[in-house]
Amino acid sequence: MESKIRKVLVADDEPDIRELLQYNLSAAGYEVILAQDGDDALDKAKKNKPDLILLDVMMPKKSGVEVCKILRSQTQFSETLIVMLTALSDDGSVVKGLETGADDYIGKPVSPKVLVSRLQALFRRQSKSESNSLVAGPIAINAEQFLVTVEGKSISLAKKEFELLYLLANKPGRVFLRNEILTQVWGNEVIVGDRTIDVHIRKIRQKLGIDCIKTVKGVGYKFVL
Amino acid sequence: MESKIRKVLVADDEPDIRELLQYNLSAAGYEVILAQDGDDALDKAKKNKPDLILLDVMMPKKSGVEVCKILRSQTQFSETLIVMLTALSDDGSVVKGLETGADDYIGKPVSPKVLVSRLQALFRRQSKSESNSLVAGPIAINAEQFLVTVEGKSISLAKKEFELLYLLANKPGRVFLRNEILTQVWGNEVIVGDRTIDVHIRKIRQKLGIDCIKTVKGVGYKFVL
DNA sequence: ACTTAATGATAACTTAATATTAACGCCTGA
DNA sequence: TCAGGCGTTAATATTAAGTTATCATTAAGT
Repeated sequence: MESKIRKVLVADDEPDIRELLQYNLSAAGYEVILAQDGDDALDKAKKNKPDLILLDVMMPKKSGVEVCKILRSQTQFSETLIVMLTALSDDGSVVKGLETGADDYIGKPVSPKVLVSRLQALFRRQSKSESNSLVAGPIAINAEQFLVTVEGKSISLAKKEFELLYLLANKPGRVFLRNEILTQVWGNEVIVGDRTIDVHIRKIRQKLGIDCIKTVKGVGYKFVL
Repeated sequence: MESKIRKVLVADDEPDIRELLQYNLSAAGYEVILAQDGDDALDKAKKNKPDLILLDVMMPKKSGVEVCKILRSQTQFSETLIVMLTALSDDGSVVKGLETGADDYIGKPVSPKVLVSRLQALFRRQSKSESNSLVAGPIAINAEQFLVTVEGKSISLAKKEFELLYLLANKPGRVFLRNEILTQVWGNEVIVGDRTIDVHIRKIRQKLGIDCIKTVKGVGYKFVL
């Protein structure tokens, strides 16, 4: 099930790198547009409306940072993914990368393989960003912040508790067999007793203070409101 | 143990919309306060001191425009972000909204996704306008000078310490996996042990003297106040 | 209502993860 | 070159998460 082809704009002043990236991104199934300096990047961004923009920090005309700022100030590009490429030798690469409002920044050198997988992760995150944080009644679950709020109040769950709740809440009403829960949360190899699940369920119920996990006796549990 | 989450006050007279917004903003990690009319909004703004106020234009008691004017006339709210929600049918509402000193206005209906990203953009812009120095409570981080001050006192951090703190502090509340931290601060190729992160975290905590980095066991670390 | 199987609750226990401390090299600036 | 800060690691302590044992309670079938 292939979705539409993603367009990636690559802005770097070094021809070698442009070529390298173009080759690898094309091979990974992206449509690639190239730009060789900051102004060129801005220009081609407007024309082609790419899904993601890879910006080298050090470029003629306008630096990647400047380009990023300009793009971000426009509503048109407020949703577009922007990734900065920074040389690690630069002092404070973290600082530079974060200041711009980019969605991610990657230190050079980077193997094409790593780069592609980082981009894929970003696209994945973006498409999930709606379901990444899910809402059911007074309960909101934010996976990014590892945070659950009930009626506005934030509640801290332990890792397993969170994973369990997240599993159930993702498909409200659906009953999860104990076996399913075990393989999903604990994995195939781990063997734990049945009571372990109960205890975690209990802790979740306790912490949330809301009766949202229903027991289906002899079968499993389900999330309902 | 209260974490520093951005508070958003939502003022709208339609229960359905209040509910919709509450759910989606909660899911995005905001703490949400609800108000159902103009007076209620003013009241709750004073009590809760939200970071951002979402005002429907058409409300009983006092209109969003009136509320906005009143808020803006008080020093307490001079810095607070105010966003007007206007029905597109209202002619000239855009003009009115902006005239009153709102930071942004959004036409209804709006998809929750778009709304959230608009708010995020506003917060981003706000924190940037304070130059590239980042302020969170008693902690101020100046990336330009590699300088951190706590309650006015300047503290000297080593480079790695600084980068690590800066990374976390830039997205308050967001959990950073140990892997993320490694690639962001140390780069793609470098391999260092897990304990290294711990030690740096410890040094930061020690030097700052404030408990602002919370560990999420089995997951990573996050910056909160 | 009785019996039984399944789950709830609690506390004791085990394990995994992180905190802490100190030590070791490395580089840098006096 | 030598002192001292920095980054890393190793070793150990501490803490929180996760698990299990036990007993109480509940629900379904008879």
